[in-house]
Amino acid sequence: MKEIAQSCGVSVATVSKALNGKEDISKATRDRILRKAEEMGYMLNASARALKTNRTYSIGVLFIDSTSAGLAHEYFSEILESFKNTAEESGYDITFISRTISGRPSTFLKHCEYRNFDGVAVISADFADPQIQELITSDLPVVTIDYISGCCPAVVSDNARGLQELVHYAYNKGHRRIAFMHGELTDVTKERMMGFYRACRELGIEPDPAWVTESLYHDMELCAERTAELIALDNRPTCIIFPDDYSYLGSMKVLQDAGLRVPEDISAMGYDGIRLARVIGLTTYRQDTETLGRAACRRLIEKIENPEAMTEQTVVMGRLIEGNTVSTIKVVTGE
Amino acid sequence: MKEIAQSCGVSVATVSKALNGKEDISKATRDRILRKAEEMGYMLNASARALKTNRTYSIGVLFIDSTSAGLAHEYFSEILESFKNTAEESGYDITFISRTISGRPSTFLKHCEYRNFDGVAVISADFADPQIQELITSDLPVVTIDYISGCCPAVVSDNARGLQELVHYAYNKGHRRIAFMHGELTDVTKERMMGFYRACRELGIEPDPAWVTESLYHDMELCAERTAELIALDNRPTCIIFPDDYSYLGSMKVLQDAGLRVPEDISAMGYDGIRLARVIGLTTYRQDTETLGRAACRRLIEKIENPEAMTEQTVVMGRLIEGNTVSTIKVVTGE
DNA sequence: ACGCGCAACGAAATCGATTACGTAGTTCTT
DNA sequence: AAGAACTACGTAATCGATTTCGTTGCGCGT
Repeated sequence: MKEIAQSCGVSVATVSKALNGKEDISKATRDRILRKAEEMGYMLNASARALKTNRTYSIGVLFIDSTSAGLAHEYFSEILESFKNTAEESGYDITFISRTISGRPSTFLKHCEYRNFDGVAVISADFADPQIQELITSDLPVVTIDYISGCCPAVVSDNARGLQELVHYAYNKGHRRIAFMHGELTDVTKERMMGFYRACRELGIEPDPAWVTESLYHDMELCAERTAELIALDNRPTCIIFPDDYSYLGSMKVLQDAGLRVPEDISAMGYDGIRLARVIGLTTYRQDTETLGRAACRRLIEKIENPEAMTEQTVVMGRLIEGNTVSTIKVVTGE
Repeated sequence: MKEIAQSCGVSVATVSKALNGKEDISKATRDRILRKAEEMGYMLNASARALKTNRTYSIGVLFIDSTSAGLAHEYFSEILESFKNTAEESGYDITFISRTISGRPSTFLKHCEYRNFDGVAVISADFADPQIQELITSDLPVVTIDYISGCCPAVVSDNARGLQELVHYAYNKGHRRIAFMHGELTDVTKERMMGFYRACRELGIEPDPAWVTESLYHDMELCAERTAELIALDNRPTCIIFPDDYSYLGSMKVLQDAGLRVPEDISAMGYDGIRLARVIGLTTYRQDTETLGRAACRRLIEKIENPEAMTEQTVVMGRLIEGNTVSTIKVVTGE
């Protein structure tokens, strides 16, 4: 900037104003400065600007996953991708949050303070972790995804409704013995269980407790085990709702080995609606990751630009995707 | 820092030295300062430090994917995850590179200069893009993954060997009519084709040109089409190598509809070795994403800390994973 | 001719840290 | 005891931009 100032015969202050499009400058000199800056290949310095303005235009993203898979879940990576694109449009860059500062151990919050993030998004994390609690209850603008903390804006998927729709769908196809294999007991899972039981009540069916079983999200091996248990039951369910699309894949071999064809002998439904599900024709409930990521980013930026704003929460609707893994059963009246 | 200095009765310079563990300070005052800093909840400011030292300890990552899937490929997200972890250990944070600066369009290179990244990693990108060429030929330390540019260190998977191994494996199982459906013609693909043809030469088999066909990576629909074409051939291959594990999934339905069982009627092999492949028992070649990400990060940091260093290239070996999708065929001697 | 208002620009402080260099005090030499 | 050699610390410049608060010059009304 100094060089530009010299070679244009003005002060650095003037250059700064020209570059930032302030009013306080004549069109002639502005053009001169901009042209000069261009031809000198000038690039302003984010650190200096941040130091002075106390704004970095960068957002920290926390993407810790207890199952170690990290970014590997399509659900999360899709949300991240959408979040990233939205942030980009609004002029923010995104950086991963870690527990380290220049190589030595620290806390999430310290790391954010060190980097001066304007805001923070927390996704899919282990919200029981005290460090995460410290982070989301801090003064920084924070948005949480799939978790409602009360103290910061949250964006959540319509988990209860999702399960409700799946159950209704199966019911309408004639199913009465519907099993629900759920993931580990997170808030998301609890929502889904609520949806499941609510739908059952609405429809007047009572699930055998043995049909509601716990697995882990994205754990194909465990899901295979649970599936084996389910189909070994005397009152075997006619339809299984799996924790997610991936899990269903884990069960496929088990079903096949047991001589059960899908959907002729047993029906199956997934959750998430990853690309794969569409290809193999799995009936599932698609979570709208694109909207989730975008909404989360919007909420966060609102919070950044207006910290006093209400900390509302946003529910993003998904939709059922009909495949061919649920059969139509004739309902025997009077049963 | 000023506050600490005041309340400890020393100058800010002394505080800085204490905080950075310089020698030029007595143990007594250092301890006093560190204790004070701790109790005041002091956190040093990355922007100020960066401004002064010209080092940000952050790396830019370029993850553009022509197929729009972005992070959604397990292969890429695994590499990213590993890269991220390695960077973290070494004290670097990672930020996504975009084409925008504070919301207005720009170039990748400009964005990196603006953010003062210490280095840049380019993965899976469309290397034909002039902006990417500009970036990797710039003065910044750059590492490329799965692409060899000559001007910067590169980390690549052993694509040629991977295909070679797959062909040998099939051959040893008795297969002589081996088809290779490859992805779009990138450098990676060319390597794989080389490996394929080399293996055929080594083994003295000559693939029908119709067996070598082009699809797209991760495009299940297109793969399904290509598969249909392959199995409609008069001299149908006995084994198909698919562009990747995902693609194989796309073909499953086609094979099934044609009444072809895997592996009894036709054999199949994938590429990548994603989790899913292991579960469904697909024989495939696993790329070592963990090592790829780690090696890339290491190379980059070496380059950052010693820009004059040789720009070597690193090849990361994968390994064949035996599933149950390749049958054993009795070889008719004299054929 | 005088004063007023406005447009255009500059001087200098500021953000928070780092560091070359200077200085005072202490210990060691011979 | 005088100078050398350290030790421990402070001064002040510096990084690159932003911003406040002037100042200057000019046109215009009366």
